[in-house]
Amino acid sequence: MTDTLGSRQERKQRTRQSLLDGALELLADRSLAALSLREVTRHAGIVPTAFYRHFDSMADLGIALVEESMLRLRHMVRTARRNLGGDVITKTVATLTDEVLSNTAHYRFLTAERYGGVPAVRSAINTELRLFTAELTVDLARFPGLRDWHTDDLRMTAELMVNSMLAYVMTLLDVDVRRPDQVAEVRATARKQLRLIMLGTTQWRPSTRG
Amino acid sequence: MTDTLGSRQERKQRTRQSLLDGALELLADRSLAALSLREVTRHAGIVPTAFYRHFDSMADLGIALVEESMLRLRHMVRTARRNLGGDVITKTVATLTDEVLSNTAHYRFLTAERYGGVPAVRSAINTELRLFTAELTVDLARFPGLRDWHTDDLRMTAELMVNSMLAYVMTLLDVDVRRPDQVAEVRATARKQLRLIMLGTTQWRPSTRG
DNA sequence: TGTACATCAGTGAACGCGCGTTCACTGATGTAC
DNA sequence: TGTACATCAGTGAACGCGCGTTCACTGATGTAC
Repeated sequence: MTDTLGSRQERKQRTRQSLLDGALELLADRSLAALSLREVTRHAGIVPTAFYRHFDSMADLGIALVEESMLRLRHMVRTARRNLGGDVITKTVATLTDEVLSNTAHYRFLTAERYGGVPAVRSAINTELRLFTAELTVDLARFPGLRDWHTDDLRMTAELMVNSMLAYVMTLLDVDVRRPDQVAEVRATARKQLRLIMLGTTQWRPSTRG
Repeated sequence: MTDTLGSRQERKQRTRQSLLDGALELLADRSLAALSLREVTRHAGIVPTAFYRHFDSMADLGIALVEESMLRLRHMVRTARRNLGGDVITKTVATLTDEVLSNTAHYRFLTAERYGGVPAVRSAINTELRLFTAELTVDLARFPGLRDWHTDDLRMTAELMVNSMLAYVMTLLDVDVRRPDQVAEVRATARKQLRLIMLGTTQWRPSTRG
């Protein structure tokens, strides 16, 4: 090994990252369950056995990808939360659209593996999404008009919003990005759907049971 | 072959069906991309090469499973449409819940492969779901209060409902069915979410643009 | 600064295994006369 | 009803291939003195 510059630790970290990046790239048209360890190492330019210096298994690598992807998502939300003035819905959908289109691989991975075939990865994604929904629930509680809502109803609403936006993400990823008209169309639909949900909350009677 | 009774054609049909049934059973904890042709034939009690008498490839079998699953879904909706009087939302969620819980394998397959790794299957599911949403759009157009809506807005609403109900199906499939309290909880949330959407439609201004 | 030793990321050969697909076949069922 | 031939669902041997994982190794980097 006369790789490049950096300490041994730094070079190890770099190899680990190229395993993650390569795997994500290969996952563009495949599911994790259909991706082999050998393919990932070949793509990263190391020998198959060296994989084990970085991950216990492909599922382990998958979980690392979940963490990496969810970090992006959280970071986006934190940024979005900072400049919310004006039309919240339009801004939210715009931020989400930009984020997804500039990190398609991560979001394709998240949405595909959410109900995919590797139990440990699936479970990691759903745990993270539950935390994410909980954060949105807290955000919603601060909205005028929702301040006196039951937590249950807030959570139900947050869940509906998260699921709708994830459905939007999936649709967006299937659209041909070279067709801006199609992007605009699914984007308009996403905005309308959020608007419809918000309109629903103005009519919600907290006493309504199930 | 001294199988059992029936014409040659009938016995062929029976083998085909046992390939489909066996595959669906094996897909309980795996994605289609991770299921091998040999496994399916082994489970159906035939030799691997005989597979090709029935399907061109595993993707082809997957598409047959999509058709079978979507038939169930359509049949359920047709039944539900017939006795709609009373609380439409409660009845709809009840029918859907019963249907999903008594055909878990089909619905697990549909939801998992919708964004799964086999392009042809994924595309077949999305085509079917688009038709399904179009049917719901027509149903919605007949609702009092929605009669003068634009088709675009009706489609947007139908899509939101279908996506929410599919998210419910996925959640329901992950719940331990021996915990009736948990089933009741996710079911109540599904009902509330549909109710919230319906309440939103009462406030929707058709002039609202995206 | 120089030396001796420890660490450890990456190597390369080897393994046994299940895979999809080919091919020529068998023998029960179906059909024509 | 009986015979001769065609059809075709399922068989079984064989193939080459990529897979995950084991193991003993190498040699550059890091550390102790």
